[in-house]
Amino acid sequence: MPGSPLPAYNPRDYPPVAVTVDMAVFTIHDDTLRVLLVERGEEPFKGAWALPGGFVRPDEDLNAAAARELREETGVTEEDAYLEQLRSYGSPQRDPRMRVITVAYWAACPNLAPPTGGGDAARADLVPVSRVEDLSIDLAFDHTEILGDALERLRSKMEYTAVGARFCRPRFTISELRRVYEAAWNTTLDPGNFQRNVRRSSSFKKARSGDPPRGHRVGRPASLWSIRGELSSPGRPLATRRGPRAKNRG
Amino acid sequence: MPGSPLPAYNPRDYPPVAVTVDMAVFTIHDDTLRVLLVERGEEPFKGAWALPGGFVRPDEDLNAAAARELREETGVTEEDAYLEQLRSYGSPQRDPRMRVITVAYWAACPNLAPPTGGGDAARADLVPVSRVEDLSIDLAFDHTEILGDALERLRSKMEYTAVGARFCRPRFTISELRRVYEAAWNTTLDPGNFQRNVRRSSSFKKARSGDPPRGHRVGRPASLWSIRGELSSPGRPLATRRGPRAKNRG
DNA sequence: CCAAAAGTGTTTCCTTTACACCCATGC
DNA sequence: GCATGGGTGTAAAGGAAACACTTTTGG
Repeated sequence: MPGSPLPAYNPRDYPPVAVTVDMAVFTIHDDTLRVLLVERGEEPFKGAWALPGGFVRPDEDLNAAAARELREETGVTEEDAYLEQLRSYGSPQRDPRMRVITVAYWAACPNLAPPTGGGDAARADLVPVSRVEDLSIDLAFDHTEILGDALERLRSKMEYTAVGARFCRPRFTISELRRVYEAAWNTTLDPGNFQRNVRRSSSFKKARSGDPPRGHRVGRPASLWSIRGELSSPGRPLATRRGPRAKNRG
Repeated sequence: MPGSPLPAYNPRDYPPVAVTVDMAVFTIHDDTLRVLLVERGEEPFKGAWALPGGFVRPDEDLNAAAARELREETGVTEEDAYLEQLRSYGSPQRDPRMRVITVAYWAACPNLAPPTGGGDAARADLVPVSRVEDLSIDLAFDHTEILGDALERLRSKMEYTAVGARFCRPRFTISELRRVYEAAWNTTLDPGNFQRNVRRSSSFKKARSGDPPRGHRVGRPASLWSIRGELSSPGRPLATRRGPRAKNRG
């Protein structure tokens, strides 16, 4: 029973709608999962932290707008990061100035450098996500909700894909990757089991070691690994996500 | 290193953007997973099949627009169906008339009646999804891609949540639910194991049988079940999705 | 030699799978 | 009784978790 014969709704007769892209850029720094936040320079929410974002240009695909936004905010290009659409948020009251519908994205970036306030540019910082999750930081607009959804997606996607490796440099050791998982899930993982799972997984391949692993200090040197193929493919889990695990080793 | 000091981009200086909701409404009829399609009455793609959709009104939340669209197209209200946002699609060329960004939704509806062309209204039909998946039907715009993404989400979500039960009436038997899974995944499942998994799952509860299961003809009468609580919670899998399984029982 | 991290082996436990079998009803 | 679908039992196979143990390096 298809719809009532409604008088044609013409969007040009109504107030304009703006479409923006808001982005949660994640990175791992100091063994801590962090997100890039910018301080708002104008009302509304002047002075509050917000996710970076901007308008979708008339000629741009949504993914292109997100990639441009990522590049503008971090200097990181699309190839160096993982970028994925999350979902859209469009409550009529989410921006008091006009109707804004935002398409949220999230990104996983290898070791971003902390911005260290570039001077006249808007203040930006890499904030530990725990500070937002425990509500000690309140984000502008509905960005707390967006960040929560992005975190859930990131953590769950790490379970069945190789996306965690996008937080590492192109060549990485298995324990570097393990520390990524431990930071993102806030847990500790058995090194032996994790080792085996990475080696068994079809998502990784051993790299012919040329450059030695940077930052190696003591112990047997680790072999280097890289991502094989597309990381969307859902292989075996590298580890299973649980509640924070008690540390049970020295 | 936050962005270049760009000249403020003002969306009001540019051609308008329209935001629509397009929806894949799934149901199961004749033990076949089907999707509601409407025939386009005007250019572009006049005469082609398309997903139902419409503009988001100025005062509407995205979810509200999707719920309204569902009600207009099927008469089904939000409580009787499962409705979830999929993601947004916004290629600049996806509609030749103007820039249209669409927020895609999908819905799981209990036994919809086939529309049987209501006369003057636009033609609509419940089409087996296999007809789109094997490309014997080509959808308008990018709706083939949207439907593919929606199918992937539906099938994967059925694995860990109780969403499959939303294809059944409020009270259902375990084998009715099993036939839903078999239709959606195009496979056969072991009745005994499926039985056990439903009973073990915390997502279902046995209903005090009042009304006998409709359509029962022969064999031991089945008990009736209903959904317990929110079905987003990811419990044990009711079955694991594999490729089409060989029928191995009479 | 010792410390430390990389990497392997092994045991235990739990889940899944296949399938045999019993139960309750209509005819 | 017997056909039919509902529902339970169970043994074998597979995978995950815990942890002991070996390997390879620097000092």
